[in-house]
Amino acid sequence: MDEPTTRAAKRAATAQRILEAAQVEFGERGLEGTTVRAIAQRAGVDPSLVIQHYGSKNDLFALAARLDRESTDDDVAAHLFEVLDVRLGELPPETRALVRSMLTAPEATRAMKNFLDERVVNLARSSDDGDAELRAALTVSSILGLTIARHFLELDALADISEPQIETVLRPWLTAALGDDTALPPAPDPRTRAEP
Amino acid sequence: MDEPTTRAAKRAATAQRILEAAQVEFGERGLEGTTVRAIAQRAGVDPSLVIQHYGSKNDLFALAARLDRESTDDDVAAHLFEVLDVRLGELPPETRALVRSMLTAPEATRAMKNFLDERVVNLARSSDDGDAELRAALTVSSILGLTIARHFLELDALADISEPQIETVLRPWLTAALGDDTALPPAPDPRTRAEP
DNA sequence: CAATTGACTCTACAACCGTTGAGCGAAGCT
DNA sequence: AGCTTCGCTCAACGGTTGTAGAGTCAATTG
Repeated sequence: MDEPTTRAAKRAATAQRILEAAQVEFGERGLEGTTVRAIAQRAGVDPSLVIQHYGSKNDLFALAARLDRESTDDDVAAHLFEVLDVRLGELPPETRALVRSMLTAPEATRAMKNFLDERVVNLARSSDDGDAELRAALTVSSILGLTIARHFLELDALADISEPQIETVLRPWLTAALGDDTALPPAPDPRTRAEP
Repeated sequence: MDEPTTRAAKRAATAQRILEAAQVEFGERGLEGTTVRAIAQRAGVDPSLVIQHYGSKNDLFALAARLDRESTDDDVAAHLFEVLDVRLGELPPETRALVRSMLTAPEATRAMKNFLDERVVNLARSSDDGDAELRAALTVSSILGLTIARHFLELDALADISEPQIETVLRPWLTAALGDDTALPPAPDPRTRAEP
C-alpha cells in the first residue's frame, strides 16, 4: 500500500491496477462482455489510458488471462494437487478470466485446449495402460467440469464442500479414474499457496 | 422439402428457418458474439424480419437455447442415458447454443444451473447415502466437463472415442461415482434417438 | 528557475450494433 | 376485377464500442 514516488514507479503501479481491474472484469463478464470503459472505471482511469498501456483490448486480455502459459513439465502429482487445492478456495483471477471466455473467445478456447491437452499427456504417461490417455482425459475434464459447476454455475450441491468430504468422496473417486497404480498427492495443506 | 403454398405456412417456414439459423450462430459464437444480421444472412432474410418474428435478439435466444426447459421428472436412469447417448454423436443445436453461452450470458447461466441442480437431486434421491448429493453433483459436473472438453474444446484424447471404450472405461467409472446400489442403464442403443 | 519530458485526460471519430417505421408487391378475399 | 391483408425489404436512427490524436499539468532535468 506504499505510494509510489518516482514517475516510472507510479506508471507501473497504474499499469498494474489496470491489469487487475481487467482480470476482474474479464473474469466476470468475459472478453466480449467487458468494455474498455468498464476496466478504466474500475481502475479509476481514462479509457484511452488502458489502450496506451496495453495496445488493444485483445492484447490486454491475452495478458490478463495468461494466454501464453508456459508448458510446465513438472510431475503429474503437483499439477493435480495444485488444481485440487485451488478449487477449495477462490480461483485466481487470471484463471477466472480464461475459463469465463473459454467458450466464446477463440483465443481463449485455443489456450485452454492446449493447456488441458498437455495435462492429459502428462497424466497419461505415468501409466502404461492402453486406455491411459482416455482415463487421463476423463480426469482432467472432470476437474474442469467441477470447477465450472462450482465457481461459475454455483451448483447448490457444491456450494460448500468441506475438506473431509473432499477426502472421503472426491479423492478416492479421482484415484479410481486414474487407476490404482497412479498415486495422487497427499492431503492438501491449506497454508501453502502457489504464487504467480 | 415441400414448398409451402398458403401464406401462413410460408411465414411459419421462414420463422423456422430463422430459428434454426439462430441456433447455429448462437451455438458457434454465443449470445453476444452473434449478430442479428448474421442470423438473417444465414436464413437468407432481412435483419429486421428476425426482430419482427421474435421480438428481440434475447427473446430469440431464449427460444433457440430452450431457456425454459420443463423439469422432466422421469427416472434417473433415462436422464443419464440420454446424456451419454447424445454425447457420442453431435450435440443438438439448442444444447450447443445453451452450453456455448453458459459462461457469459446470465440467462444461460441461470438456465444451466437450474437444469443441473434438478438433475443432481434426481440422481441423489435414489440413494440414501449421506454424501449422495455430492456424489450426484460430481457425476453431473463430470458429464458437463466431458461434453465441453469433447464438443467445444475438442481435446485430442477425446476426439474419437469408440463405443467399446465407452463401455470399458467411462461407464464403470460413472457407476463407481454413483455408488454400487445405483444402476446405470444398459448399453445405449444407437437406433433410438430422442426427438424434441 | 526555466525547459522538457511524459503520465494522464479530453474530445472525437468511424464502425457496428439492435431495433423501428415506412413502403412495396404479391397473395387472399368478396 | 378491385380492395385488402400482410410477409418482407429498405433506409435510417440512436446508442455503444474500440481506438487515435491533441492537449494539460505536474514531475524531472539542466
